[in-house]
Amino acid sequence: MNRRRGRPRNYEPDAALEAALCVFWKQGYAGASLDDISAATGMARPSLYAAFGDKKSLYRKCLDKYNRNFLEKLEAALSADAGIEEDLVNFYKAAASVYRSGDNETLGCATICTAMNETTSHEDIQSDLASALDQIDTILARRFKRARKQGELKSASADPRQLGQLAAAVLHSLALRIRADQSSFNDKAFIKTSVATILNF
Amino acid sequence: MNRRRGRPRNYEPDAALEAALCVFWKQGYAGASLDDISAATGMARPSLYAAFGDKKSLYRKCLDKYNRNFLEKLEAALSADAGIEEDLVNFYKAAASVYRSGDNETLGCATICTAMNETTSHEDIQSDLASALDQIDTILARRFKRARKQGELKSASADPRQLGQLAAAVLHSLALRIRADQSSFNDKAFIKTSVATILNF
DNA sequence: TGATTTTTATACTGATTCGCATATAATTAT
DNA sequence: ATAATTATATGCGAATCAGTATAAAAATCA
Repeated sequence: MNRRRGRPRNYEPDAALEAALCVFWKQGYAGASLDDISAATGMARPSLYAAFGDKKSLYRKCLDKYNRNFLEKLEAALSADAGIEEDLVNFYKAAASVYRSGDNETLGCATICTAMNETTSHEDIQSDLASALDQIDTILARRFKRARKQGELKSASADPRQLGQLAAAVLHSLALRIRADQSSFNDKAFIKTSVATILNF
Repeated sequence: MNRRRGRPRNYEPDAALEAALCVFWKQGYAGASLDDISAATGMARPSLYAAFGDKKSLYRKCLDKYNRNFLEKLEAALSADAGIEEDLVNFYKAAASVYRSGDNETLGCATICTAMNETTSHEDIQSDLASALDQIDTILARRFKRARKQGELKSASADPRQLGQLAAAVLHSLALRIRADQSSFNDKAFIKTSVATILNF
């Protein structure tokens, strides 16, 4: 009796969201048509509506999924507790790996690079974006607080929240630069000297 | 004989570009319709074509104008030579003033916040974005080089180019955060501690 | 005045957009 | 088997989109 009653659905909701995310990631919210998403998911448009609501609702569900997955990876890096320097470097490496989307697709951050375009037209997307940024600030602030407590920071008076925001800035920049595919830019060097400077070496 | 021959144009090209920029800035490239721009400029669509080419061409012209103006302001702050710390703070203040667009419109950076959405679909826009980022990196690197030469940096071995990229990261983050309208975010504190950390205080 | 040149105004085109209405298919319950 | 339920497939419709064709308007030149 585990089975639902009517005709079984022909798609996996999770896989469909992932496929839709991929389209939004590349083309942005305004630039992605429901036909594109229909093609990518293999779902007809009416099925998309039945499953995820209208276009904006679908977009927000995709980003939410992306954000949760992304934040989880970042948290994992920071909570390794291999020392603040190594944790931070791994934090950025994990992010860059997502931003490069496995192969070298240079997609950048799905949230930052697409939601920013919509903030003025859609307040709900703006607040989604703001809270996504907040969450990253928060986990970084927590990590710096722990680092200070453990005496890993040169300056004991450093404000963990402010340090976290600066560390997040490096992340934001990484997201942009990868998406812009700046040829003059080198991830590793940027990460290394940024971490060193933030930690006051 | 200064006057051109046919019917005089009813618009000022510079003002029209400015008005069009404003629409793109708010709504993004994909999200702005030519009807919106036509309304904002007071020019009929055929006049827009005659003057600036198709939509993408118009968009790139708008961003080019924006970038030149923006870079000029940033350069002015950095070349004041009131000391690296004060120059940097004024650099960010000048940027934030543009990002807040006079009144508190929280538009962020027109280039970063709108071009990033289009990089995957439009290679030319991607390279425009990359070169805009490069230019900012360049003027910062130059300023740090000067600072090092004048002994303003704590560490004489610091790489001006890398420091410049980190300083640019702070700028990028400022652009995002203002556009996201993060309520937990405070420009001034962020700028102050970022500058202090970058300069190793 | 009349020809030429340049811009503007109106309106059209063909394509694409999102959302939904309707009909059909596939499953479970009775 | 028949009914009920859930999902899919086809296709419509109203709106919007970018771009252009055509004609009128406003200026200069001869």
